[in-house]
Amino acid sequence: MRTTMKVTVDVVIFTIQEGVLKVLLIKRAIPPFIGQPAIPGGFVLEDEDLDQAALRELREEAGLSDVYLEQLYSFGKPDRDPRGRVITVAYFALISPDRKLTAGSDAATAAWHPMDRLPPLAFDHATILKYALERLRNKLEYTTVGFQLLPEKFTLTELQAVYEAILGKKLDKRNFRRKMSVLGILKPLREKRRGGQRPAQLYRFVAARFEKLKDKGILFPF
Amino acid sequence: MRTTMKVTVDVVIFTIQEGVLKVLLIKRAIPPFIGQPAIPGGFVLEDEDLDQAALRELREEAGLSDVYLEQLYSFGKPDRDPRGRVITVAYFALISPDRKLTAGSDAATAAWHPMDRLPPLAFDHATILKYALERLRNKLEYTTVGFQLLPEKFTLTELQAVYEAILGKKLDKRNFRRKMSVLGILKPLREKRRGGQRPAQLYRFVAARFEKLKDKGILFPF
DNA sequence: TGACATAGTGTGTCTGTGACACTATAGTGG
DNA sequence: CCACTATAGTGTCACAGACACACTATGTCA
Repeated sequence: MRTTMKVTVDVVIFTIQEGVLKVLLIKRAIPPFIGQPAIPGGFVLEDEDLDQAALRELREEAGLSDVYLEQLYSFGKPDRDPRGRVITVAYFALISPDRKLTAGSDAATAAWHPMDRLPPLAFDHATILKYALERLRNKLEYTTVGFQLLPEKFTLTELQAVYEAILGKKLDKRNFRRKMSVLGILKPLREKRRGGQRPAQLYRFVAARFEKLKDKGILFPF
Repeated sequence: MRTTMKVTVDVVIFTIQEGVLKVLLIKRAIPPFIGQPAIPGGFVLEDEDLDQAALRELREEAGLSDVYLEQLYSFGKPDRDPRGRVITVAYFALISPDRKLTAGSDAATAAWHPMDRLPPLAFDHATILKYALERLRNKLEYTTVGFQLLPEKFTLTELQAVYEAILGKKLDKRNFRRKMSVLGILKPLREKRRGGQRPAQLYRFVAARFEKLKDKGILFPF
């Protein structure tokens, strides 16, 4: 009774690169599963909340702070860690592709992997990733998490590409734009993105307007 | 580092009685918070999965088995338990009102409380309950959890009452019936509920048909 | 047997969704 | 400088689901 256990947090970190959804994996430096790719994570310390532990891991393992972070699910099969009884509280984080991974303790071994074509993962991390992807897809439909995967300024085409990458299907350009327009949560800037052919209008996400929609129970249909 | 902690599961058990949503609370028999109402729960044992622990608590504290159970969220503020560091993985369960609580170890002290007018709760259990209610409301809109709160045979009026009790608002009778009818997940039985005035048609939930709807991405709008 | 209580039923309007193709604008290179 | 090219941007129609709304049907009970 009153068995004590170790508790870890594992953080699934998503981003979009070249139009594909990617996840940050580290190469394990210590046993078990040494050399194998894994979701970044670590033990929860004595005096920190779970969320704090996840934020710390983000900072330590990827040099990231100020990111979208949300608790995902807790996993606790007795044999999920060969070292003994370890419960893990999984989180998922979203970062924009313009964020650079700065050197954290294990940053050298951290790399982005496309969500299709994943390598075999340590522990039950494949299960966790599958769960995270499902959650991300669901969240996309009734929240604004999509914006978290873009820089502050973005074009509608870029925004649509994020949705398509995550949902894994093409969306109609006109319908997509109409919905965004109706929601009124995008503010056009006095600026255009040049470099392609025809320059594109840049937008910024206006969180305040979204809060009002939430209160009214209006969701995001895609 | 590698601090060990105690891990508990707490199970928020909902039911509907007399048309109101109720939650099962026990009176704590031991410190801390002795004598105060709390969500039933207990420590996760060395060799059991989190889900198993939640099922065991359901059995031990309320004499219930074979119920709808789902992991809710994990709570881990360092000071949430005065005895020391305790992480809790919260679950929520739904049971039909015809289920009797059989004598478990603490069954004598377990009682149903209406979700409006809750007493002050031990630990951070008020937070957990609030979270559970929110989740239940959301789930109601895109799953069939509503049926878990009714006996196997039920009338449409009873089903509607469940939705109204949880959502906290009146629904239109004709619209409600039309939606259920379109979904085709209810099978009318060759039986009526007598005792009121005009006898009412009894129905049974047909899970198989719902699975097909899920595959097509059809949800539950209310 | 009549009053009462609860069960059960249909329509019209509005709003949101999905399918669909062309014009506008700047860049690039001959 | 002009033609070609690549990407941005724009409107309509048909259909389905959602909501508002009021009366009839059937059994019970006094």
